[in-house]
Amino acid sequence: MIIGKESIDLKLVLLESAQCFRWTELDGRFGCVLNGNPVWLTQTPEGIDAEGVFDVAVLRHYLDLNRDYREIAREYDDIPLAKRAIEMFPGMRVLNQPPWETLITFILSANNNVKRIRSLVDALCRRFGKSFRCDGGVLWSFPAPEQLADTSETELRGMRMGYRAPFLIETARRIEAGFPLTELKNMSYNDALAALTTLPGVGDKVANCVLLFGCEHNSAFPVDVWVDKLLRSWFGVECKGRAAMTKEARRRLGMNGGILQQFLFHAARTGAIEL
DNA sequence: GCCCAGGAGATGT
DNA sequence: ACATCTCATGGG
Repeated sequence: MIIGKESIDLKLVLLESAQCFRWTELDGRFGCVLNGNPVWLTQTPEGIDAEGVFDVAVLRHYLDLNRDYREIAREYDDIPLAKRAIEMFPGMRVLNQPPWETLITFILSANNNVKRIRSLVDALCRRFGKSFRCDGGVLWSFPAPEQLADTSETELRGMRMGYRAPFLIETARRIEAGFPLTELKNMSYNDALAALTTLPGVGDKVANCVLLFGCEHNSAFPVDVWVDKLLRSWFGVECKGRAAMTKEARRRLGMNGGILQQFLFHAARTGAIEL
């Protein structure tokens, strides 16, 4: 059924935008297991078509279809570079992912490239997730905290997780021990950031990614190598460390700075804008 | 071989 | 508080 006619480029957002590393493409359809249910999405002239088991409201929220991105662009009328970046990718959306998946996948993202992050996430799901067969394709759910908490560093290193292996296990154990993952979205940005950065493998950058992509903190502003270069060359920001860059970018770019950040990141990473 | 990728943690000053 | 090193891995 059609779940929306809003502007969204599924391939761009689900496969190429580097905010989510879980979706697979199979002859024009995009599949993933969300909330334990397999879903296939297709881009059609009538809108976004969804098949499988899903709740329309939940799916629309996941895809961030309820947000007016033209309104966000308008907030940056006085910052032409920002406005231009948003208007450059009309199909881009900032997903609202489950915090647990966002946390683990971005721990894996540290000092890593998108292709390999996707491959590592896929390996985790195939090893620890549940399989769903539908229409010739097989989809895998994301492992539960308990499953990562109970595995061994040796096994994860054998799956090429490298030095991030102990981070995954220890963080999973912290979640099992009661870390308030689902409360982060109700906490202040500063409190949520402070809580997240107590987790092993979670520094300032990864924490901002979790807050932005998994906790609806739209002011969270991850600064990676690309955004760092872009902030310096476009905006003339002169800060020493990445945490200081985040603080300055948040001060300048406001409550929806994180949404903007996704557009800036994509523009920089794909070379759409010269740095 | 070297450098890089949506960095973080440990150590030294 | 800040700079520097090391940590796996695969691709260019």
